[in-house]
Amino acid sequence: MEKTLDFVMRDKRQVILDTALALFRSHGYRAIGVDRILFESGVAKMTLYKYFPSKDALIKSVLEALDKSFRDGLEAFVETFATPEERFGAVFVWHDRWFKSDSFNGCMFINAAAEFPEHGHLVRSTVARHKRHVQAFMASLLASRLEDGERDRLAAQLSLLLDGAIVSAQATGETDAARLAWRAAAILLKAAGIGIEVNPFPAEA
Amino acid sequence: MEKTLDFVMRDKRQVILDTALALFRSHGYRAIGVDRILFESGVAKMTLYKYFPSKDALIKSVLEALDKSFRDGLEAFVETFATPEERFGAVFVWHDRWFKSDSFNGCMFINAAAEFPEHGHLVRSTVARHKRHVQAFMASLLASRLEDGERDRLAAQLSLLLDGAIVSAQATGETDAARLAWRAAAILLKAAGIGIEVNPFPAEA
DNA sequence: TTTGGAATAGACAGACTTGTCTGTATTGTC
DNA sequence: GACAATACAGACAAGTCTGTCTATTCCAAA
Repeated sequence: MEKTLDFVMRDKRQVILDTALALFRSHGYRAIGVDRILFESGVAKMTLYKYFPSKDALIKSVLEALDKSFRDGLEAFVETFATPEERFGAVFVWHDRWFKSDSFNGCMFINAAAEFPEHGHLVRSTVARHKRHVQAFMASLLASRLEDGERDRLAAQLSLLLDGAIVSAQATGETDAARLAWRAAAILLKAAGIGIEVNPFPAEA
Repeated sequence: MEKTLDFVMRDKRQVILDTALALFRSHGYRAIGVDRILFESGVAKMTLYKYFPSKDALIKSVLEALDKSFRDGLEAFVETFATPEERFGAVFVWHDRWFKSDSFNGCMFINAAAEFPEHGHLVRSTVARHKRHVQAFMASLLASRLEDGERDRLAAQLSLLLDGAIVSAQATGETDAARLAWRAAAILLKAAGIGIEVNPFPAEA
C-alpha cells in the first residue's frame, strides 16, 4: 500500500505549496496568514515550519514552483505549433487564455514585487529571475533570425508588451489586452523583418 | 496670524496624505499600519479618523490625490514641448526620469491592484480610473491625426508599453525600460503614419 | 510487537492590527 | 475673558500576526 491514495499520499510539502499559491493568488501575500494556509491544507503548523523556515521562505518556494510550472505550461503550448510565425502568436494566445481564466489575478511575480518593495527581500531575486526567464524564452523564439543585439532588444520589447497586457488585464479588467498586445507585437516583428501572415486570434475582425 | 507658518498650518489632512503616500510607497499598503502613519506625521489618531473613516478610505484618498498630481506633473512636462512629435517622446522621457528617481517603487495603482485583489474593494475603482485617465491623455496627443477607433487602439497600445516599462523597472530594476519602450512606440507610431524624426533621448546611440 | 519517524492538535509568547474612547490642552474668535 | 472648534496623548478592546513549544497519535518497517 505504498501509493494507493495519491491525493492523501501526496507530499505534504506539495499540498502546502498548492494551497498557499491559491490563497496568495486570491487575496495577496500579506493578507493571508499561515494559520489560514494550515486550515485550508489540513496540515499542522509544525509541518509547515519543518519544510519552510519562515513565511517569506514559503513565499519564495511558492514562486519558484510557479516559475517552473508557468514556463513549462507556456513552452508546452507554444511547441504544439510548428512554424516560428505561429509560435509568436501562440505566446499571446496563451496569455489571452490566462487572462480569461477564473483564477487570474495578475502576475504573482509582479504582485510580489509590489508587496515586498525592500530591495534585498528574499523574494526579489526570484521575481527578477522569472522575468529574465520569460524574456529569454522570447529571445529563443527569435533565435538565429536576427543579430544578437537586435534579437535581445526585440525580445525585451515583446516582454514589455506582455507585462503591460498582464497589468492592464489585472488593473482595469481589460480582457482583450493580449489581443491588443499581439497587434502591436506583429508590427514590431514586421519592422524587424519578420512578417506574420497568420492571425492567431481567429475571431478577430 | 492666519498663515504665518505654512508648514505648521498646512492642513492636517494634507500632512496625513503626504506621509501615508511616502510610507505606502516605501513599504506597501498592508505593511504600514495607521500607528506608523500617525507617528511619522505627528498627528493624533482621532484626527486621522476624523478625516478618513477607515484605513481603506485613506488609501483611496491617497490614490485620488496621487492620480491628480501624477497627471498634472506629466501633462505640465509634456506641454513644455511645442510640437506633437516632441510631445510623444516627452511622455517616455518623463517616465524615464521617474524610474530613475530615488523614491521610485513602481506604480502605486498597479501595486494597489496587487495588494487588494478583491473585485469590489474600495480602491479598485480609483485604480481603474487612473489607468483610463492616462490612456485618455495618450489619445489626446493623437487627437485629430487618426480616425477615432485607430487612435484609441494606438493609445491603448502605447499605454501597454508604458505599463510594461513601469513593471520592468520595478521588478528587475531595468532602468532603461522607458527608452526601450520609446523605441517600440516610435515604430508603432510610424506604422500608424506618424513619423518621428527627433530623438527624445539625447544620449542614445 | 516493538520502535522510530512523521504528523497531529493546541497552547503559548510577544508583538502587531484597526478602530473607539476619554479627558486634556491649545487655538482663534467673539 | 468666555466660548467653540480642533487636536492632543494615551488607554483600551478585540482580534490578528509569526514562530515556538509540548504532548499525543498515527503508521510502517524491522
